[in-house]
Amino acid sequence: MVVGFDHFIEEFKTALSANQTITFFCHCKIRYSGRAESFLPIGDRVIIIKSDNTLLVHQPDGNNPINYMKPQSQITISKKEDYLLISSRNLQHKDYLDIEVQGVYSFMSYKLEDGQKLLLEGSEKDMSDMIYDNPELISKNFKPLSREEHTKYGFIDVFGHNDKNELIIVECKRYTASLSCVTQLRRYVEKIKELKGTKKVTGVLAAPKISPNAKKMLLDWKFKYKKINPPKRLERYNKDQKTLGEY
Amino acid sequence: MVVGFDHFIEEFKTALSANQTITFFCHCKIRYSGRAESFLPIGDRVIIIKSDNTLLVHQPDGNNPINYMKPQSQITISKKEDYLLISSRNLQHKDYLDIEVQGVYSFMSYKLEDGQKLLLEGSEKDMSDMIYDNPELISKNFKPLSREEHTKYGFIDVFGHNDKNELIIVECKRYTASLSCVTQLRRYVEKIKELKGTKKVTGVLAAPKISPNAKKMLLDWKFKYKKINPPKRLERYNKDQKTLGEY
DNA sequence: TACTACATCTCGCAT
DNA sequence: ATGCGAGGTGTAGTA
Repeated sequence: MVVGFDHFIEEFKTALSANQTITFFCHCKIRYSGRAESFLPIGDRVIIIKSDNTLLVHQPDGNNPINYMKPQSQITISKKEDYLLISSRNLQHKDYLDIEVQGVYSFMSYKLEDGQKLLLEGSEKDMSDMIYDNPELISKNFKPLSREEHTKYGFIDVFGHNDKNELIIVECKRYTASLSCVTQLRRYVEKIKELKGTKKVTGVLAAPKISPNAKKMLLDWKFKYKKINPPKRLERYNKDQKTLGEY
Repeated sequence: MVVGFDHFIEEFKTALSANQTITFFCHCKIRYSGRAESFLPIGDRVIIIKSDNTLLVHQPDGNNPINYMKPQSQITISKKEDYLLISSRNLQHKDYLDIEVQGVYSFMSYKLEDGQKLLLEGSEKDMSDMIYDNPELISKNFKPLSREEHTKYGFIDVFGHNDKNELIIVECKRYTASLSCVTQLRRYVEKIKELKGTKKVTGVLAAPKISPNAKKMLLDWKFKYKKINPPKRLERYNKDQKTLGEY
């Protein structure tokens, strides 16, 4: 044990009440109960507690936290016979997390100030905007009428018609389209057929790639696939490739 | 600035080459390019680098990392005129992340040892197991034949028949069933009808709750809804309700 | 609040 | 490697 329990409790409580962000390395067991039940046997982890009482437990490998508690949870610490108990409870979500800390290797806390939002380009919304602004990507006769239609019609990415006034529904995916993408499109097409009382509705799936099964189902339903790359994808990679190619 | 750049670089490089887990608080800007493009303006964050070179950037609030890089990325650090540049590249995923560190508040690193896996109960698999072992939850005539049945159009949670040898397909959801759950079930039912050459196939959606639109679509397709709570759900909460927080 | 669909989704499993 | 679906999914947007 590198950090003494008494000293740790002191620091922890002070940081917690000051809404500092806390991180520490420790040797611990973890129990969770809520939407499911879980237990993580003894091992070394890094714990993060944020100013909004979000709690994250990370193992030394992997992307995702192995355990976590949502913001606005209550956090308490108490000393037991031979370990520290850190408890987090979220009564709203009915979530309970207990960390049995058997040793603390290192502790750190600081009041972090950050009000910034991430500026992100390349989402599915950007892709449907691109198609709306460049309808020839779908077909030379495609006339878009609306995008991101959030009505009882369904949430249709791009909605329009061709030069024969036949309706066209476009569903965008920024990754390989699978079976569920086809059923999603199918649901919209059927809803529009029902609402507009017409059978002349074409479904178009716009994606960089489509799986073989999805392609088969798409064709079974007389829908169309249009290979379209989402905007802003791999921009730097493509630039790098170009630069390398110049040498 | 609490930690000097030169000292930080030294510590950082040592920890990185020793595959220690690193966390530090800093004032920084972040750029990402890969599957999308993002920029996060200047602010305070906690950075975590794991032994497998996973990199996480967390703001002082919220559950999810605001930026991240997957395991097995290359990480480098270099000193610029008035900032530190931490670069992470993943050529396999074509991902690029740059952190422009303008100040370091606190730094910590340690070699964490952990080979444990999470033991989790209450997943959808547990729910389909429960139904398989207790078929009367679906109906008194239900005879399950298989679980996790793989078909070309997806895999079926519980598959069986009633006492008239009519096929029954059960799709389990551990949360509120929505439209997409109904289309998923519908896809399986249609595929089984085609494969078995029969029209007598019943789809059953087993979930604790179902949305109104999903319920309507379900009934339109002559499927059945069965209210079933997933196992282990809120075990501690329910116990607490009984024992008034004895735990 | 409930419902819907996206996500730099991630992850595991099976082909 | 790819396809498919679950996730203690989380998160945003809308009615």
